[in-house]
Amino acid sequence: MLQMRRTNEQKSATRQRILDAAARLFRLHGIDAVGVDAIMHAAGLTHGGFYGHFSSKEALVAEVATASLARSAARWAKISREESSETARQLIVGSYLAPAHAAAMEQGCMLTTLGSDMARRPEAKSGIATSVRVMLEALERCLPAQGQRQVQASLSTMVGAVVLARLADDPMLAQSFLDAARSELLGEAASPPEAVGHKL
Amino acid sequence: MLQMRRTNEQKSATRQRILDAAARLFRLHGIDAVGVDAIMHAAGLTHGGFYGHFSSKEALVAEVATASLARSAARWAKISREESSETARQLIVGSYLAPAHAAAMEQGCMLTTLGSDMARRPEAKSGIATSVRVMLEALERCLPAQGQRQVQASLSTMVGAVVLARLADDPMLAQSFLDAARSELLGEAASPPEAVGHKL
DNA sequence: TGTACATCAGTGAACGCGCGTTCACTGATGTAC
DNA sequence: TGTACATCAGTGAACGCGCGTTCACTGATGTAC
Repeated sequence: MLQMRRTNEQKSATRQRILDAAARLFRLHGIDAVGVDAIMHAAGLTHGGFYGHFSSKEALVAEVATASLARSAARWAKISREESSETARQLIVGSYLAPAHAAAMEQGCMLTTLGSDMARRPEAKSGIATSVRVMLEALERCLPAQGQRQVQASLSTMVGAVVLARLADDPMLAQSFLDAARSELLGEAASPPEAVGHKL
Repeated sequence: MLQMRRTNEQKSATRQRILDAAARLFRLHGIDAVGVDAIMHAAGLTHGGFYGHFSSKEALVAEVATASLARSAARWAKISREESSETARQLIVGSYLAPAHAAAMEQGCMLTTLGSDMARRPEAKSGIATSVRVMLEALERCLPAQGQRQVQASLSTMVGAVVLARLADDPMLAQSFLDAARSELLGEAASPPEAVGHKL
């Protein structure tokens, strides 16, 4: 019975591997373009075992969306509470608008990598909205003298800038969307020479 | 030979019907979720005829993305040239941030309905970027005292606000993203009682 | 400690289905005389 | 004007394929005695 717990822990570790693989592949190729088979293979398993962990692909999608964005939101909340507002601003806004974030679609914020997709999946929306509210609170804590309304506009700018940067065919145009948003939100002229690495 | 032209016109009208049906269905359900069969049926045809008009589904996708956004861009350009900057601002920014636009996904701006999808389809990106540039020029003409950089941030805000409004589970949260962006860009407090209908 | 049994996470063959694409055809329309 | 023929947009059956899902199974691990 005590050993059973170790087995359960192993199973939930496997489950987490599936979730991580799915989060990565969905962002990289789009949800519909990634099959259960590909996800399980990326997690080092065979496809049949999938239904021991999730009731359907759609259930996985909802959980990936919720969990993945919740992790970002928790990170923002932590930073905004523990760091000075200037440092927090740099870590949150700065890394969101860093070229590294726009480039690394496979680990980019779900609002930008799957935003338009998720709008069509009602089962994922409540989880997403909860995290969005947490992200707004975090931003409100670290953006100087901004009310709720301005903070919402700021998050919109961040999301839109990353989406537009990824749509640009020309790297200069992509960069200029990020720079424009950064200068609007942080008052900086351009991205720093060494951009802060983006974590989720 | 002269009558042939009438036939050709009919064929290109059919082609346009296919493009329109695809543009609508892709936005509504996502590209991968809509089959050639469904598109042709929506255009009043059977699936086999598709390949008389397009070489592949992927070719259709690229053309839909390009043509659909080009139409929006042309409309913005026209408005920004023919109307006073205040009227143009209302027509472009105001209707983009109107609840009707967020609600009508099937005819919403492609940057918001298929933005994250299109980032994964390199063949569509150059057409999209061209239209984005035209849209930036139109915005620069009608937003007061904004340089290129601020205009890019403004377009980012518009795109992000519509994406976030569609992701919200609560209509109040959705509305507040639109209002926040509107007040940021137009200096208005809230959406007017009768929102201007959004055209593409 | 050693042996027989139970559990259950993961395997892999199989299913029905809808996809993108092909192709032989049909039948309305336009041309030739 | 009337008839025979050519064109070609659109039809619909058929294809191979990969999808999501099911299920009988295996074999490693944990339990009972």
